[in-house]
Amino acid sequence: MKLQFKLEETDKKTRARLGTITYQGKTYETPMFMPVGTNATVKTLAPEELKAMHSGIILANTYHLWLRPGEDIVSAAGGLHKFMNYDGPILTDSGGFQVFSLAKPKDITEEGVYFKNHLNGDKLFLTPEKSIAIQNKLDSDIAMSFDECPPATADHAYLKQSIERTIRWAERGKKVHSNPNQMLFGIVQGGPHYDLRKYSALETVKLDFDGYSIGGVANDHESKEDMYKAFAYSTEFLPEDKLRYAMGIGEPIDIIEGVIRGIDLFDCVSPTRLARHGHAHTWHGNINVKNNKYKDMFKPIEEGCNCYACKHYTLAYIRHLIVAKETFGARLLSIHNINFLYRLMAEIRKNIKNNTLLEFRDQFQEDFYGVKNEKN
RNA sequence: GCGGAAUUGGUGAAGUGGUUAACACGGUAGAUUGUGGCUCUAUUAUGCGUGGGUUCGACUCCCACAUUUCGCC
Repeated sequence: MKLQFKLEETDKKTRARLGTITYQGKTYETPMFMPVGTNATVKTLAPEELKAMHSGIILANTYHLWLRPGEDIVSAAGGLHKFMNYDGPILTDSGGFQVFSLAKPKDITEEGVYFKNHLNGDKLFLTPEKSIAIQNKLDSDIAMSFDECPPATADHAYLKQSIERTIRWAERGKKVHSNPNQMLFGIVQGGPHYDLRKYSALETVKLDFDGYSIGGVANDHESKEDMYKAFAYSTEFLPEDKLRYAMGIGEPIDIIEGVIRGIDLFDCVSPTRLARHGHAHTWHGNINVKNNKYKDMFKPIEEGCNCYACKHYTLAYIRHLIVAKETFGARLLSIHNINFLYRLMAEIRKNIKNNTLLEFRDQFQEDFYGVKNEKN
């Protein structure tokens, strides 16, 4: 049975939305943050640890699972849920981002994309049909269309022809999509340009997907302003009753600004990657746990935090683990950071309910970044 | 006791009689947004075992001493 989305409430002052996702008899609230588990595992964490934090959707990656262990193995295991022992909803990325990160522009053709296998250097070819077929077999709950993810600062002419091709790819993918229990999302591109986002959104909506993603953001050191434009210019043309997902967005302030512009779903590698590099989110900004000043700090990462790491371990101990490159340190910080983003989402939802989202944004900006939000 | 070799930062070390002593690791900071547990950036010895001497100028040459190490008795 397909995952169900219901729009519950729309904020009066902003475009923010409250919604519910129903899946396998359980209900999850949106806006939601989705941790990334590229290789069918949220790095260092057991599914039980995620569920203890009331996790919702998690991500896996088509490209990586295609190469290893291969979609047939996952299928033989009974699908991604059984293979990785996660019974919550799972979303798979299409491999489109790997077009951006691993292929050269000249290797992108109308038919598909040539990749260099990052594991052994083999030449690979991925098409929209292939990406959807792999995702059908992986049996995720939400599949992504195969798109090109051009840099946000690419020129208008390049973006235009890229979008047109991405729309043709979306149509081709939809045509072969054959898993009745799986949603399929289209992806809106167009950099920070109003006309391109509008065109991309309207054309993608015409194809009638189960939900819509906003891609091509936070991939080119573009300005925050351009990123937020990309959000707003996309959601303006998307249907109210469908999920909207900003791909790859995970910096706390960007999530809040995305929600304000009508986005429901966010995913990012940042909580787990920052954890592996020794950084922790706190309500007063990110801290670098490796800093010498924490070596004898026998207190939790953040007082009052309800996560497993903060309830049982001190900053001094976690610092020691990170400095000694012990994986338990990365695990504790991953738990803390994901839990932080889950708490952030809960705060966002609460403030939408209370009609105080903009005030929350300003206060958060001040607390987290130590700077008052400059209002223009 | 005699003879040889060595002595450069937290570590391993390169180096030349002449501006700011290479490089690597480590340390200290920073970066990281649809994940290659990768990586990148900045910074880190006012000093070359100690004391003399030669020289315009010594970490580099000479002498003594100390320490380490190898060989011989």
